[in-house]
Amino acid sequence: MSPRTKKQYKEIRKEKRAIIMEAAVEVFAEKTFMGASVSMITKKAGVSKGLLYNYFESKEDLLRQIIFEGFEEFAHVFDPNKDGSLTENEFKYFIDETFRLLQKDTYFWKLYFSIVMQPDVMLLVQDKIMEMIGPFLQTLTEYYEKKGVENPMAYARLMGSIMDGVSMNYLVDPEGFPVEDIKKILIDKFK
Amino acid sequence: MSPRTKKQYKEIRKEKRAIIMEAAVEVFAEKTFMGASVSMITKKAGVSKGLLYNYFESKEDLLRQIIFEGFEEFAHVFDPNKDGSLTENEFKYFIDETFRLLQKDTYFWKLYFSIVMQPDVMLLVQDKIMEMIGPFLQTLTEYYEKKGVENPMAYARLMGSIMDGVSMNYLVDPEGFPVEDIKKILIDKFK
Amino acid sequence: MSPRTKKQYKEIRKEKRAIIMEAAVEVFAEKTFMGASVSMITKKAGVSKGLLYNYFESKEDLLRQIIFEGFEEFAHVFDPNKDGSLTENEFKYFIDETFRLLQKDTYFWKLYFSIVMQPDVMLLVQDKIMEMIGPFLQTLTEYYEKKGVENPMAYARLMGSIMDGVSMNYLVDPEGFPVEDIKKILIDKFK
Amino acid sequence: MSPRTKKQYKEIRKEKRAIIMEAAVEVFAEKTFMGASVSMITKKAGVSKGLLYNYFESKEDLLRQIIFEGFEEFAHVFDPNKDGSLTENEFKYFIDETFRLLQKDTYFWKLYFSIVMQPDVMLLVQDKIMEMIGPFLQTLTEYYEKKGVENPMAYARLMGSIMDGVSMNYLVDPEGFPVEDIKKILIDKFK
DNA sequence: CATGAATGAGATTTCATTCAT
DNA sequence: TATGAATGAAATCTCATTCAT
Repeated sequence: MSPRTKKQYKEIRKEKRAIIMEAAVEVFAEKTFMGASVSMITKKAGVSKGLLYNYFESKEDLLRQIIFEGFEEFAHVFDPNKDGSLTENEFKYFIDETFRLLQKDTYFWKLYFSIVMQPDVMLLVQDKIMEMIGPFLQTLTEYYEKKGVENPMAYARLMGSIMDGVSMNYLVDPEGFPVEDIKKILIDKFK
Repeated sequence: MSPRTKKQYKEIRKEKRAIIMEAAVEVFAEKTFMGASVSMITKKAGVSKGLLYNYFESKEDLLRQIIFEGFEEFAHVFDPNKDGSLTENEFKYFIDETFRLLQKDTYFWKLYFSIVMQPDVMLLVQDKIMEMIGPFLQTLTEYYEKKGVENPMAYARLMGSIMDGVSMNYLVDPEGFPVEDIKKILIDKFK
Repeated sequence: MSPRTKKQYKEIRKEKRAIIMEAAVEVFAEKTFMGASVSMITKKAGVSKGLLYNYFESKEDLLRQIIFEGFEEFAHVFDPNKDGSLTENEFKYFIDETFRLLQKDTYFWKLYFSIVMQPDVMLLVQDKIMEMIGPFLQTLTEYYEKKGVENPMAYARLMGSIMDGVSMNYLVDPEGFPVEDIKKILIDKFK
Repeated sequence: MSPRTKKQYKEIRKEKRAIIMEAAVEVFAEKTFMGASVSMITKKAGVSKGLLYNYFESKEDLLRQIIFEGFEEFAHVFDPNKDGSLTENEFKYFIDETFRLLQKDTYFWKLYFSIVMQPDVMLLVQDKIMEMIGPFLQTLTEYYEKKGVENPMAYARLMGSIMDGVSMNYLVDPEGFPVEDIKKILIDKFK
């Protein structure tokens, strides 16, 4: 298939489905999945309630599709070569990119982290998330293996946890969070 | 027959209150604050719905009291000397104690982390949480100041974020999380 | 039976039953029968909820007893001779006494007028109230008969209605109500 | 199929709103505001409980709207010239119209008088009611001023009170109330 | 494709009343 | 006689979802 032109993309985004999803990410992020009502979303999207159910089977389905599409983009950031291996430069790039995405897709990541600790909701998207995180940890583990650390798996798990914690704290208080300093420390200690 | 003494009533209230709160922590942790219904809680506690309101003004009040009392204990763990200053040994102790508490009060900490990313809910307990985290970061900052690092505040913020991320990942998958290895790495790199 | 001494009366009033009834009149007057909760009443009375049910079968019974005893006193005011006939002087006295009672037993009369338009609640006390109002209208009718007006029954009904309306308006805004002027007009026009 | 037009929706809303309000006036009048439940109202209106909240923000809002719209009509009856001044003929017309409205909108006026002595409920509609009664008393005062009575304000207050009392007694027992005779006496004594 | 009125289950909360002590 | 913890029915209100148009 030939790649879509920019104009086509813009049209797709402007589609009702995209409009609803964009509104939903915001409302979900601000109110959480359970706290957000379908009415809030359709009101923000400027469409009728009925229309939402033309595009999505349910509120849960809407969440699922948001998470699925959101993670697609993230997949391209980490290990862009797709060769499953990581250079030291790519490691730095990964940290930079993480913060860039947090900034760009703030609502999405707020939503993501609001879901992580909610077993019932997490269940809806767990498969997709595991699908992302598995290779991510795998690649990190290999990275630390190559560096010759004693327990590369623990390093990888720790690094993943750190990025979670750092992301959350950044999202909660972006102004007060010393991003650049922390990036430097992380690269210094974990590259 | 003469009524129960004041002391007897007090005892009854203390015990029932504890029973309800214990049930509530579990249900909140599993379903989140918004997803948990008062019915679920009272059913698990084995009391009538009405009784909950004899002990707590509202569902929100119940949450607040759980968070307040849960944090009181945590306050004693970090910087046990209460002198606002931290030795290297105390730093290690703090990391050990963190995991001990995560294990002991799993439900409470699951609840806590499920709240952090929910602005509306966070609002209910923000004051108490800030009251805890402020001094915590302050002490950590001074710790890194004394160690002579370049930007102690960033170190402290990072360390706080790391403990958040590590705790969350541990809570989601306690079996698979390499606690001991990670403790070692953390102490090695951040003590 | 010999009349009770003052001390005995005081003791009776101080009895729990009286204490509860006094608290109840206030709360009923301020919150209406349906809006007042048993808890409010017992709290104001400084007794336990259980005790109320020692003295009164139900909230409804409590209201009934309040209304019954309240009207006993009123019975003595109107037509104090009990001869069923009214002089012009007694008519004036009746109007004076009405306002005196409104002032003395404000809560009771507020309660009374809050009940009048509530069929369900009125049902509880209707018998007693009819028992009072019947003779009252009868006496008034005879009064106007003797004065030779064309339709004495209508005069009596009107006079009763007027006293209702005047009482209500006085109770709602005692400060702003021109009591003395209105008394004068009433006596002038209807004596 | 294409959705209904805006106009069609507006029509539906207008009609359903009226149906609910009519049911509500009846139930409020019979049970009082506090004694009436939303269930009773929606059952009588033949709609679901949820629908009421599509049209009114709350039970209180429903009451407010009923009172507001009910008083609008009354405003046209009294002083129909809107010139703030009253002729003797208009005075008679006003008394006639009062009874006509009591007959036509019995439920509404029962509701109104059931509210007057309930401070908590009165609060909800006080503004609107004051807005009506203020000018009413003002006009009456001027009327009696022009007639040269000694204390026109007292006359006005009395006349207002009388209409309250008469209306209440008529509403409680319309059959037994000698309307025509009483009208005559009132006009005779207070025109 | 699009609307929004309508439903009904379920949420939080209140409260008259009971009862063990 | 007196207490207040406890109950359960019912109240107000919310909201995901359906459906006639």
